[in-house]
Amino acid sequence: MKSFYITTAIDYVNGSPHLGHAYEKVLTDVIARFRRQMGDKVHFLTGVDEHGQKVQQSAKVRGIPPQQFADEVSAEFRALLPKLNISNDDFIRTTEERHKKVVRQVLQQLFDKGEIYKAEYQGFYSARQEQFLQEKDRNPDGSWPEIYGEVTSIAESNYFFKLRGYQEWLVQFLTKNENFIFPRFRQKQVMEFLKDPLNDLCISRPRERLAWGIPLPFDEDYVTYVWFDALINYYSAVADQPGVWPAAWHVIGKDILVPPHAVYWPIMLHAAGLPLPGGIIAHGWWLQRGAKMSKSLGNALNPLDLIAEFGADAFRYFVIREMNVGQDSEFTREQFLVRYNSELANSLGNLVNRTLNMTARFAQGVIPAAGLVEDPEKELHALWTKTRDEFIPLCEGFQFHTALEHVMGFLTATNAYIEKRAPWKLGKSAEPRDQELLRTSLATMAEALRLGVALLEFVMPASAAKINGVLGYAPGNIWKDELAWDGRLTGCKTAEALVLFPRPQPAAKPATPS
RNA sequence: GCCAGAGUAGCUCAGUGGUAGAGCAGAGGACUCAUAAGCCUUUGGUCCCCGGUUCAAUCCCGGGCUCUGGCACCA
Repeated sequence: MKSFYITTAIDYVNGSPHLGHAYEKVLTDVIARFRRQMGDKVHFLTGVDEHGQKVQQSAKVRGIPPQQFADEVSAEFRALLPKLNISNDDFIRTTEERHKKVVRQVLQQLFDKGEIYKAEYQGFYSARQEQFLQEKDRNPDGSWPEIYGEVTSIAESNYFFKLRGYQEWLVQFLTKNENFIFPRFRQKQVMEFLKDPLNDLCISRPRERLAWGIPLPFDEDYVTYVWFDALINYYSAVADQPGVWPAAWHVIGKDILVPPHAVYWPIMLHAAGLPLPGGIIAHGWWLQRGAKMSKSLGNALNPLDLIAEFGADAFRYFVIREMNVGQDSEFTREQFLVRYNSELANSLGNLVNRTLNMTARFAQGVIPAAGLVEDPEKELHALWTKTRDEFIPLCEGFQFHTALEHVMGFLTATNAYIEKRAPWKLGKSAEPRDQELLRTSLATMAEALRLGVALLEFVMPASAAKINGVLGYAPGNIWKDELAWDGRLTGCKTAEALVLFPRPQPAAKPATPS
């Protein structure tokens, strides 16, 4: 069995989870579930980043220890996972001993190799904000903004990691592995970034300035800062599990691609003599009217509200159906409702409902065998074959939105097939041929529904289980075996009709100016 | 400023060197198993602008405009 290790970024616990966090979990989960059904041995990691200055400050404001603060916010992130039906195998917190141990090991190893050195750093420091400032933090007239208070030029000794020496190696690596970063155009941005010389990376903070971190193993007066702490989680979580590392993919937001994941991380691994991951998927942002969704803009839409209202599957379906992985997308309640109503309620939900109704009414709730294969059946069979054959390559290329579009096309064709056969008319006829056609059409629509659902399962696992249940069907363990059009539903006893995706409101008629 | 991505029907987007497509929304129709759902038909477009190459450009080249993102030891 092929090993497939996949990770999300770890979330920084200085704020509550929002839509972007939820999307990244769902996207990674969809990939993980897809690989599992393809037969891979999947290991799926997510987690939280708990160290650092902001956590220390926030805890101080609340008058509680940083660990307690981290515990509280981490619990929020962790609670999100079951609500989204995320199938992660592990959850890592950077304050866990297993993580700290590996971080210190890697640091010590690099220090022993001479990859880390101590040097004096000269910069402008804001005592009020407890941070060094950049040139770009200045006002246009050269002064420092009021929020920084008094700014002084000070010198501080810190430890640096020798990034610069690996720049040429990284350029060559990326040139040879042109699919390392998905989508491909982002890799070009990395190459562009690497045209300028790299500076070595400052990886420490004096403990008196930042106590909430992992002490350097070779100098306990310092803690390691940000990237050696955060990035190593991907490795530390599985360091004691042979055969898992390297990761197949790291799924991250585009904001942390360059430089941390595309530059620091490969170089850190290479310098430490560890294998590199298969690649990095950088997804886009959810926007509202073109602006990034964020709390400060007051436009943050709480995904938990939508999940509570419509269920995890509807949320999962929307984000995967709507967003082309790597690009940005709009997220509004209106757009969510359009997809929900037209695709989940009207196309899929109604198909489930009418199939169950007709099977109950015209076949006493037992799915009959298909006796005939004429043009309408042949056309639907052919569309199924096409849909199925295109589906897997699309998913392998992360084109989930297109894959789902095709599945919807197949469900629409199934609805059209039902209109063509009109079982409600056949049911009124006693002619043997009409009765045969009735059985055939009932069997065909049920089979088409079963197959369509098999393709939706990794996006909407709960709904898929429910639909299989009301069809009286229990899928086997091997997903690919489920994709054959055959008569396996014959004799299955269906449940009473149900409304799977209730419409929240009657179709709104927008006022049309006359 | 530099680099990257993008500008196509009301909306979201696909697409090709030969005067453009899908879904949704809108309009009309026949039906009734069904969640006022489903099905059939259908109205919408100077394919950002200006030049150039070509028999022919929305798609190729040059210039311009607009939007979005990145530009390091700040998540």
